[in-house]
Amino acid sequence: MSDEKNVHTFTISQIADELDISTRTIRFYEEKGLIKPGRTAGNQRIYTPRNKARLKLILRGKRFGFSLDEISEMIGMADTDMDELAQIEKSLYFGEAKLKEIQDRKKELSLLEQDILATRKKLLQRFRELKHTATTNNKKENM
Amino acid sequence: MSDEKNVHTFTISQIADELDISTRTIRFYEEKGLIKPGRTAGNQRIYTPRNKARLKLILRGKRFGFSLDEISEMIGMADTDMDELAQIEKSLYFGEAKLKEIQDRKKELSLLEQDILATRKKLLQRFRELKHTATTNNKKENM
DNA sequence: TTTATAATTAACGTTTACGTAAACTATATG
DNA sequence: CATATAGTTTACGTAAACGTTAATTATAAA
Repeated sequence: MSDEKNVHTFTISQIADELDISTRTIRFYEEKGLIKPGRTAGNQRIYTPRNKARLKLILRGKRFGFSLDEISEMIGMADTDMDELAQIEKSLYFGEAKLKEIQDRKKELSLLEQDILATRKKLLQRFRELKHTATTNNKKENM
Repeated sequence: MSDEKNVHTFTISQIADELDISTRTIRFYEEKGLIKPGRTAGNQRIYTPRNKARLKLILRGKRFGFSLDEISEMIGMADTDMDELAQIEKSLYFGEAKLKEIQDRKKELSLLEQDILATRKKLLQRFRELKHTATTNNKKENM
């Protein structure tokens, strides 16, 4: 009994189902160098939990409007040569920048929230005006 | 002296400069029904501060990955017939949904932040390892 | 009033992020 | 082992969100 890859792995469709994306999407991310799953003897992709976590991270970035290019800068290209100092320094540098962006987005998120609340307030105001008019008219009609 | 439109207005390129977008983008948003500026006698677009504010709102939504279609649902189509109860109710309904989304995004934003911080930690770890190795090697070489 | 800028419409082009179909191979199952 | 099911590559298709001419008209400046 060798302990070779004892971690349970997943097929592409298992991942797709779980993350609610298409297999095409997963392969597309691989094409772009964002993930790098292993292969079976028969050349089929196998995903480790680590691969899955990375995909989740990518999807999280997407939900914030980051482009795939930005995301790859953010989390680093597929673990190809993550071992050179220069590469690491670059990633660190980018990470800092992205952290700042996230701070900004947090602020903007609040602004957006305020905008929506303000809009809602106006709408409710208008809504009541209209209802009042309608009520008034109804009363007239009922007299 | 009539008080006709005493508010200072802007040309399309003034708006473009100020909001740092292209005139094409502004016209495109108009095509999609998101804004509805006035026109001069010579058929050129004129933007009121209100129009400008609306554009800012659109851009804010964009920064959060909302599509233009979603944004138009969010802030209501160009003030054409914003006066029917049904329309207002729909907008209110959407507003609530979007507020919830914003709550979710706030949470995810923190998660993304944590991910980046975790990545940074690992990178720094690896960084130090490499530097140590380099130092060790140098010491050997210098002996 | 001429002329340099700026704006308008129309239409085709481009990038991103996948969708979809075809032709083929691997794997699972009765 | 036959065959249904799942996975692979290749390649063309597509929607969204503008970019980029081009041809024409307005407006501002000298």
